[in-house]
Amino acid sequence: MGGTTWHPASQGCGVLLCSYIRRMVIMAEKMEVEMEEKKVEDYHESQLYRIRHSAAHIMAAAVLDEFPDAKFAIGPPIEHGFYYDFDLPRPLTEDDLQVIEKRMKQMLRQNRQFEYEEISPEQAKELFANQPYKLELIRDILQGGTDEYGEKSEEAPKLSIYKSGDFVDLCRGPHVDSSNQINPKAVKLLNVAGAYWRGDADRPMLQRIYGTAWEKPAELQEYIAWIEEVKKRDHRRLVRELDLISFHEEAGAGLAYWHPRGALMRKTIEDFWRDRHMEGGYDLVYTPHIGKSWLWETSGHLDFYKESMYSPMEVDKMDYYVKPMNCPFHIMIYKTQLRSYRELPLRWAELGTVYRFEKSGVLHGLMRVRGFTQDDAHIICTPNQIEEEVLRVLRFSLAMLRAFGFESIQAYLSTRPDKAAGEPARWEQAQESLRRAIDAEGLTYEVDEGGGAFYGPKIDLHIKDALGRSWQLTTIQFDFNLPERFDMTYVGEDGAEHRPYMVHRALLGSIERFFGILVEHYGGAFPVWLCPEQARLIPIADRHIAYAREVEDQLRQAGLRAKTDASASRMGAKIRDAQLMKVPYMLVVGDREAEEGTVAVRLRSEANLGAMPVADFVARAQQAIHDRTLE
RNA sequence: GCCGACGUAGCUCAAUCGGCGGAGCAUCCGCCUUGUAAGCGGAGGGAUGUGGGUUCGAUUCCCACCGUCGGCUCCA
Repeated sequence: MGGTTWHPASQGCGVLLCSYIRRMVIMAEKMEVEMEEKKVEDYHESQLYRIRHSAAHIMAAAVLDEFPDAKFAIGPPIEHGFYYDFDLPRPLTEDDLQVIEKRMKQMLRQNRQFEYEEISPEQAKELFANQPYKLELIRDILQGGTDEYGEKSEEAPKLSIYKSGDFVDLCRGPHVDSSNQINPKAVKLLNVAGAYWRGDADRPMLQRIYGTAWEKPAELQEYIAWIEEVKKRDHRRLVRELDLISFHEEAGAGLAYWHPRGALMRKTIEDFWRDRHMEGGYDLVYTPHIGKSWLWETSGHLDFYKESMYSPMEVDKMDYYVKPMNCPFHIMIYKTQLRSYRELPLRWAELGTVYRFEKSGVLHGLMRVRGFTQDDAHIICTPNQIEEEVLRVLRFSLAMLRAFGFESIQAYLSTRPDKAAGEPARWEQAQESLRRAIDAEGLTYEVDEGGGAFYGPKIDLHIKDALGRSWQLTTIQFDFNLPERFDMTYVGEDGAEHRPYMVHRALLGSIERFFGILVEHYGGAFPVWLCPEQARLIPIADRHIAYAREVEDQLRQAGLRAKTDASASRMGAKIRDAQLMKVPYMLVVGDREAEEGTVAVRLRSEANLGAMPVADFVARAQQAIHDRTLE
């Protein structure tokens, strides 16, 4: 094994970061440190948690002032703030939010005490007689079911309330002692959104107000700046501005169109992916986009996945379905021959484009689409190959993610749910192999007991982007179901037929979503190797265009993606255009450069490197490409 | 799918109370021949998302649909 660390030089982001990227990395690190600290002291025990929880109560009090008939649901602290769900007689507007925020801040200044009190079930029911949601919570708490946060409560049922001013809420706390511990200048209401009571689509739709609260006003400002940066990096804006991808409502929601620049990046990603797979012992396959109902009946998708599949199309009086997954097709290839244990493991990879019906409300740029390309592969092996295959695929995944600049990786192991297909012994073996692989790679991980799919345990890998947000990319997933359904077998040493193990895995998830994450991670300023245009020749006057084209040609011969800006604009405008397109190298050529056979190199970080021979520039750029750095 | 908001030129946004839809950028055409983030001038560009309704008259008010956004839900 081994050989899965590609280009060790590509550690971190390099030194010549654009200033704003550097700022954001620092901020993300800071937030990460903040998160780590929170973990250490336990966010739930922290003062910040009390502040947010208490701010939620005060907000509810302010809402009650505006809407005396308001019904209250729950109002917990969350990652960067808090929310509270209400049932109100009319929809809230932006103006309402401002009024509520103002009222809330007045209340915060009133030095309201938060007083804890335990009450009897009878008192509780009387106190909240007009609050149906609270009554439901009381009932559930008494039944030892779920608590205010919808989490399972194991403690003996105990009801408590918190009073602040004349506002009383069913709550287990903790809270600040007094509202003067909350700085009104560090509190802000953010937005209103719909939310189902207890997240259940069959229950009433409530109005949720999101707010944020911090210990110091400066932290609030920092958080607002972070939100601004998130907006600035929104891939939906950037893919348009950088002329990478578009969507067309007339032609269908959730379907991405790759423009030449985006397509070039995609090709770069896919070429890299294929090359690494070939090196890594995978074989490539291609399979059709549609399949007859037999295939989906056999796989079981028509039973349990139909709501995500598009309606069938009739061909020769038979139903054909567009594929939502590639696995059944790979299995068809497997079954073309009698397989021997000697040819296992088989590792078949495909950039397979699938279509899944997603409800209109969940579509979101490239992150959630209706047609996408999975970087899929299936590993088919014998029981005693499991251990090595799992470790191998995990290492491969980590190398892949790191190659794209994601260094912070967290693993999640999901184990056998109550209802599961396949023999428990196989589950056990599979889970252990996953666990040992994670340990062998020294990853920290969390276990989601019973969180696996019914057909097998899995490892998910989440990365953290430059803004400190985490995204699930890789999934490595055992399947004990499909080999049974398709009756996959191999002939063992003993001459008898055996059932192989099958592992699905996608490393990047889908090319579309991964691309969106890359765009946001780098804010559109990609590492040089991924840039659709790596260098732009900027002739100062028209008489320099010929030399610029000559250099452009040399760069192309050297394998660089270069273009000449022969527009009528002035140099300053050309530089501005190139900056906005985040081209890493701007090569200014005028009389001096043409004379000396050089290029004046400007980086998008705004560093001006001065003139250098073309060959020197090529060497520099090739180094950056090889190292996969930003420059 | 559900709740709410939104939809005006390729992009970002104007348009008073329901009274002849504008600007900047971009595009095109000229002039300028430029040394590190926007040179100057001119022109073209719109069924105001789609379909109905109210009205003498609808970008504006009402309804439905499509799409987008903030969430919820779902996620083999």
